[in-house]
Amino acid sequence: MFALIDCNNFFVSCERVRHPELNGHPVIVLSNNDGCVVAISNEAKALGITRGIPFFKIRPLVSRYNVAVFSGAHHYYAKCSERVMQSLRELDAGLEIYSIDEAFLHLDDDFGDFADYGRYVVEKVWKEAVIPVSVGLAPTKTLAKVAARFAKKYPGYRGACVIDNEQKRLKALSLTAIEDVWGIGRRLSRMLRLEGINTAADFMALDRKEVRRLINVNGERTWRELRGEVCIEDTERRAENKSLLASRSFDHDLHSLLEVEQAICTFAAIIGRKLRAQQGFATDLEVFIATNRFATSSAQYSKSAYMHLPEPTCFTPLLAQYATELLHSIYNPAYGYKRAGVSVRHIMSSEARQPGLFDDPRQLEKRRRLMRVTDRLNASSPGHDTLRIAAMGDGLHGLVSANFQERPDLGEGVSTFRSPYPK
DNA sequence: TCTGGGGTCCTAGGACCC
DNA sequence: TCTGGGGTCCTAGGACCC
Repeated sequence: MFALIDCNNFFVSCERVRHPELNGHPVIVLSNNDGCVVAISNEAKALGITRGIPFFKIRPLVSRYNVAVFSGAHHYYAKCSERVMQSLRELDAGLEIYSIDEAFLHLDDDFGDFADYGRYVVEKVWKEAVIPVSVGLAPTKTLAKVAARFAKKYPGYRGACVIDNEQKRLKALSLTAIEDVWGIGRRLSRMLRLEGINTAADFMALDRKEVRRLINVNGERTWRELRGEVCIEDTERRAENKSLLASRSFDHDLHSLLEVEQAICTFAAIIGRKLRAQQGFATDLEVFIATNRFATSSAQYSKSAYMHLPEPTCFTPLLAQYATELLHSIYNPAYGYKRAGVSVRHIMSSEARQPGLFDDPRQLEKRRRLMRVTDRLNASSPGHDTLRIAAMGDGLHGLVSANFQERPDLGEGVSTFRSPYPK
C-alpha cells in the first residue's frame, strides 16, 4: 500500500504558520511579479478565486472581501516543507518526497488499520509542523492520489481516505472526473471527453489498445495504475537535475540591449550557482527571449538559440559570456521584451566529466576556488548576488517586483487585518 | 495597465552510421 | 527497371506534473 501525504493549500498554510490570525480568513499567494494566483485558501476558493487566474482580474474581489494577499516567499515555504518532511521521515515508512508539498509512504499490506494510521499522520504533522495535510491510501500511487482528493474534499474522512477493495475502487473512480486523474491534464481530458470518456471509471474500462491509440505509454501506465497494477515506482526527484532553467517575466518590457544582457547574465549566474550546488557541469546552453504574448495587438517575436559548449562548465563568467553571444545572435532591437531565460541541458556529474586535452589544471582550480568563495559569500544574501559579475548590472532589481511582502504590521487579528492591496 | 517558474518524458522526423 | 534493415543522436514540439 502507498500513502500519499498532500499538504492542503500549501503556500497559504505556510503563511498561516506565521500569521495564525489568518485562519478562517480568505488568503491567496501570488506568483513572480505578483502576476497570477498560485495558492488559495478554502475561504478564497469560496469567493470564486481560482488557481492560475491573473491577479488584476480579481482585484475587486480582493478589495471587497479584504482578502489577505502575499507575494510568494519560496525560501520560507521550502523551510516549512522540510519541517513536514522531517515529521514524516520519523515514521520510518519509506518516505519518498515527490514535491515541495507531497510525499509517499510505503506500507506493508498487512499493516493494520490504514484509515487510523492516516489520521495519526495528519495529527502528527499538524502538531509538529502546523501544516494541515490530507492522506490517501491505496495499492497504487495513482489510486492514492484519487483517495487523497476524497480525503481533502469530504470532512467526513477526517483527513484520511482508503481505497483497499474492488468495491471502493470502482465507486471512487466513477466519482472522479477524468481531468482529476493524475497524469491526465487539460488537453488529454478534453480529447477524452470528446470520445465520451468522462470519468476515471470510463477510462479504466477502455481496452488497452484503445488507450495506446488515444494517448501513449504514459496513458497506458495511468490506465494500469487505475486498475490496481503498480507501474509508477520511483517518483523521487533525483538530487541532480537533468536540466536547469532560470527565467522571468519582467514587470515592464525591456527595450535596451543592455537591460536584456544584464537579465541574461543574471540568469546565467543563477544557473551556475545551481550547477555547482549539485556538482554538475553543463554541456549545452540555450537562451530565449520573447515579447509579451498577451499583447496580441502588437507584433510578436519569440526566438531561442542553442549551443553545444566547447567544454562542460559551471563557471559563471563563462556561462554568462556564451549566453551573451547567443543573445546577440537572436536579439532584434525592433521589439521590447517581456520574458527571457537561460537553460542548460545534459548536465554531467563531476566524475563523468572528461578533461579537455588542453585544459590548464591551474586555471580550472582557480575558477573552482573563485566560485567557491562567491557561493559562500552569497549563500546568506537575499538575492544570492552580493558578489556578482559586472555584466549583471543590478541583477533583477527594478525588472521584477513583489509588492505584497510580509509586513510586520499585519499581525493584529482578523478584525483589524487590512489587505496590503491599495484601494 | 495588470497574465509564473521549473521540471520530466514522449514522439516524430531528419541526419548519419554500419 | 529493380534500392534493406536496424540503430543512435539531435531538435522541435507537445504533453504532463508541482
